[in-house]
Amino acid sequence: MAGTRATRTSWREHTLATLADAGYRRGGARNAVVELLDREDCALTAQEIDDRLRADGRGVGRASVYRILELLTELRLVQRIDVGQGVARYERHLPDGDHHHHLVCDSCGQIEPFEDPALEQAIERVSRTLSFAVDDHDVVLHGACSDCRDAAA
Amino acid sequence: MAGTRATRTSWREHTLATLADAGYRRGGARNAVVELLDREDCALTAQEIDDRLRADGRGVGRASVYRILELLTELRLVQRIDVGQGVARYERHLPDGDHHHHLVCDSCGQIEPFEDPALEQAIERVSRTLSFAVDDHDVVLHGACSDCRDAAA
DNA sequence: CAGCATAATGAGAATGAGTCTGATTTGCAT
DNA sequence: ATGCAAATCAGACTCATTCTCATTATGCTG
Repeated sequence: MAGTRATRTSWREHTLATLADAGYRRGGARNAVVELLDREDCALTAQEIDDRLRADGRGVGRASVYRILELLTELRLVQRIDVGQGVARYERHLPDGDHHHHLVCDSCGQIEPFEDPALEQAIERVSRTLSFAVDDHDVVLHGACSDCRDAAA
Repeated sequence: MAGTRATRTSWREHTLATLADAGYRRGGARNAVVELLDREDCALTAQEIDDRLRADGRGVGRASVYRILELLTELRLVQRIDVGQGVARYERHLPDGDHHHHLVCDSCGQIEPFEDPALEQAIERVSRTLSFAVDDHDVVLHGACSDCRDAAA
């Protein structure tokens, strides 16, 4: 696997604690969704979440998936990402930075994360100059992944 | 107002020429859409385009609107923007830079453009370090516009 | 200029993500 | 244990977008 697994306070725990603090009751569907998102690093569509839960034998109503994702997004526990494919994607939002953005291959649809501190800085700087109270941002780079680029040549 | 209006070679002309060069025939619906986009500075949804054309007495089939927008997007003559509201927006894409991005008010849905050279630079710089062949990008800042911010206070 | 091949267009059906509804289940405070 | 409100679910529904296919128009050719 990739890195050291410092799962001291996992996103899952943080999330459940935040929900409890905010006065929400526990619920099976919500736990299942949170657990799934905690396992996944990449952004999933609602459809994918639904499918995986069903495959795990923990089917959850479609409406519940959307409702839960909406709630988690409101609480800033997940980030909703729209890369322009007509479907929303969701991934956990770690409170301690670890912010990344996405590359989208317009040929094959593949999505890949990347991060860049200088870019973050530039965004923060410009955010302060605007009339909006900016509290979130999203950068999507479109292009061709190495496979598709080679194929096009 | 902002800048001098150097409409030497308008986007409209550039677009029609590009289409012709690419071997596309002319067509009334396409002209109407191109003309409308040429007049508008902000990003429009397909629905808005459809409505305005109808209001102008130049109704165009819904399918045509989408087909035309798709073609223009492919040819990089318009840019498709997805700010996460479940609807795509389109605006002309000027070949000579004049690149802007968007602020979205998550309360009222208002969209406002902004631009920042430093941000562009940061994006270009990071683009060169990636395995993807990046040829387009999109930055969306989410937050609250001044009206909604005041209302929330 | 007439005729043709084919691109462009339009109306409406089809698709599919996301939302809403109303009934049922479950968590939890008492 | 009991009751009420929150959570869940199935399925109906909405609405943006795409597909289909018949019709119209463009631009070339003779």
